[in-house]
Amino acid sequence: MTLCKVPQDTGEEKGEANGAIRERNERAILAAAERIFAQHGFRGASLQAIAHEAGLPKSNVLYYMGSKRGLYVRLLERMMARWNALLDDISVDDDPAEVLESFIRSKMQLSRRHPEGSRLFAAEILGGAPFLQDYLRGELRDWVKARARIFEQWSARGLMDPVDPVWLIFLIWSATQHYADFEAQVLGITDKDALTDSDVEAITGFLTQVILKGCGVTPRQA
Amino acid sequence: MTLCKVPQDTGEEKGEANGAIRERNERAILAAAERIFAQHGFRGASLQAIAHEAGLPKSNVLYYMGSKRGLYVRLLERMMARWNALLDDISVDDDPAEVLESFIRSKMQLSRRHPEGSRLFAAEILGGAPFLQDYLRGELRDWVKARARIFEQWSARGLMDPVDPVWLIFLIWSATQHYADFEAQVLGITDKDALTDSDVEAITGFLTQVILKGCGVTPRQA
DNA sequence: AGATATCCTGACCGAATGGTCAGTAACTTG
DNA sequence: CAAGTTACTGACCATTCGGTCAGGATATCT
Repeated sequence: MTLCKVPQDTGEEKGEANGAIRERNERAILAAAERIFAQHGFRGASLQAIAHEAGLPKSNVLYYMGSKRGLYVRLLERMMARWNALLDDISVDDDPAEVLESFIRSKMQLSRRHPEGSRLFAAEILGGAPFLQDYLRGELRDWVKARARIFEQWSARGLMDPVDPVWLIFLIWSATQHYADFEAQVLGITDKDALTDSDVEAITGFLTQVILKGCGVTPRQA
Repeated sequence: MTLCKVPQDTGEEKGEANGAIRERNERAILAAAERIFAQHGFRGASLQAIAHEAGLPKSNVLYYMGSKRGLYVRLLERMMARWNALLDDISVDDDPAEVLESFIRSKMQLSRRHPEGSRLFAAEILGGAPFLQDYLRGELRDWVKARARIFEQWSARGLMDPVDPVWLIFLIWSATQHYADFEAQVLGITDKDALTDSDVEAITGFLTQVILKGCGVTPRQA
């Protein structure tokens, strides 16, 4: 198994060596749009608000991005790319504890590193995933199926309890994503201004401990 | 401990015995608005769309609800009331397994019975909870604190592992809410049109099993 | 039946929406 | 420096937004 690498986000989206100005402005627009779309969803976000957030006139946003729709799908694609970057292959011979822990940890890091992107994705799904149907029913479904098969084999080998692998994946997704998507709730209840790195580390440890034990996976080396 | 009762939703919001027409139309509008707000968030939803969904002219919606804002907060309040209805008191002397299972089960039922309300709430939190700050930092925080204290005492008595009680509550919330909020993702990946009652029952059992075991809670009678 | 309160809605309002475009400014390269 | 590309933007457009209102339709009650 190749360890999940959460790549340092260099920001280099695509080559496009030319156009330093274009690069800088596009980056500003994308960052601003991610925040606004995450906060208000596709329909609720306005180009005016995005432009203001980016510190540019509205016309300039359209000059670079063409249309609201185009900007939105570009953001979704960027987030899916980040996601795909940590979807590594695993095999039946890997250690379940190691795989599950690295799964939880990398997913947690992704949500933490890109909270707005995470919320953008959540808003898209909440609204019925109008732009992501194909991705869900295609790539992502296949990936889940492949993982599920391996979990089942682990169960058969007695390396973990015979739990439904798909629901286990959903459990991990929901638990990790929660801290980005419901950040306002988490902060409001815990009375904090932000989650610190050590908070996140503690939560990751908690989730790893509970989920592994809950599935009957013996930590480290079977 | 009083078992969590998920009340049959009779729909009787408040008395208002008079005005049968008003009652009927308000109900239709609230149901329609819940769908639209859940799908598009507060800003993204339009009164036109809500009116169309309810089969009424836009003016009629405003006649009954006064304003978009008022309609929205009324829906939020209705959802919080449903939520509060299953926030029962527990004591240190209750059986942890029983409490946790009933907690998971009733939360799951709430999300299933009111998926649009659940998504409406999720969208509100996603957008930074502009209308629910007070609720989160008040009532809900107190409720979480009270529960957390009891979980800690259980841990001290050796009835469960010494896990952080607040993160345990968040884990249960996220895992149960996921099936309503991310329904589009769940259905897309599992290739289903809808989750059946037996699906939900199986998921509830799965979550109960994993979470209880993961926290070192021995099922049924310590 | 008549009076009264409730119900209903098309027309309208100013503001904001996503998007176009013509024209200008600023770089880059020969 | 001149030509050419890229960057920029204010003015404008049709449409939709939340909300108002006058006035008619309908129900309810004595």
